[in-house]
Amino acid sequence: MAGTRWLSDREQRAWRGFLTAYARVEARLRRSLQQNAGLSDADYAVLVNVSEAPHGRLRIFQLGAALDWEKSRLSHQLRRMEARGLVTREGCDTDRRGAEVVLTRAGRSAIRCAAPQHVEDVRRWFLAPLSRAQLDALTDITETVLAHLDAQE
Amino acid sequence: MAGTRWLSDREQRAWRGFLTAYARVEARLRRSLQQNAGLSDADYAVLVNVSEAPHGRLRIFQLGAALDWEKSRLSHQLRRMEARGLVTREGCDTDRRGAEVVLTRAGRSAIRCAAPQHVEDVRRWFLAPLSRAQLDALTDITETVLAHLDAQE
DNA sequence: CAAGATTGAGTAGTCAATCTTC
DNA sequence: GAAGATTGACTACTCAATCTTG
Repeated sequence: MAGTRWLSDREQRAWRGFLTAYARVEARLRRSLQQNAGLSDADYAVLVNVSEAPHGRLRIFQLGAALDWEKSRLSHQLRRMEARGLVTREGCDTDRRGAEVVLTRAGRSAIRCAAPQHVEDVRRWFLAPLSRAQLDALTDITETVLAHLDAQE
Repeated sequence: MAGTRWLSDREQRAWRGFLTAYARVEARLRRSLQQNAGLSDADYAVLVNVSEAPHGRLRIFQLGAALDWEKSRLSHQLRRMEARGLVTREGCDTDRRGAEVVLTRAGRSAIRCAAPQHVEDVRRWFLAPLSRAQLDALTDITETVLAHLDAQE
């Protein structure tokens, strides 16, 4: 392994900074969400996506694509959320293999209650210190990385 | 909740882009590391930190601080790694409450084997498409966020 | 056989409680 | 009592296998 091209200091700083910033921000948001609303990040992501969908219902595979989750992860997640009364799963009329996720009244209530605090948390712990230029630079960077990943297959 | 200041489109793009980019890159790196070296991200992080320490040994609480992990997480992680023969835990001479982590021969071998491919993966899936300016902008952004988090307590 | 979805086993991380030494 | 570290119970994610319908 003599020919390995290691990361330069510049590259290390950027990469480790990215990892660390994500981990630290995620930890704060997770604790706040859990304490204030009794929801995990995963719960929140599911509730947001379903509540934003056309009629408050979404095919499971579409939700999986939106979240970019493994299908088994989503299936386990929905089972736990259904057990807690946040969503229901209903069979699909047009394709009998499929199913739809629908928010329950409690699910709608949970996301309505959780969202304002969560948005405030995202501001406080992530967006607040960033200038307009930094914000746009970040969007540019993440979209560059995502486009490059997609282009690789 | 009428007074909630929701995220603007600009803010949403930056924030969701950050989350998505992290998740997608992390997923690729995790699979590659697992398949090529049989290591998890967590294993890799521990091995890197201990191997970079002065004499290849590190107090557990210092490792915890470097990783910014909960102490119970680290304890579980070290127990599993010790069971697999990657590290050992040794009592500390100067403070009998404490312990040190030391890499085994197998642990040193594992990180030596895993590192070149991992560095290449980080390049391929994250650094490659970024310009010098983007790289520095990212460092600036993540350090701004981290400094702001630290300043909040 | 492929697509949509679920299941079970194994591994990981969190929280609260605990133990020992400072 | 606080710091360093461990444990146990619980929840969550991954991988491979499975089931059903297209």
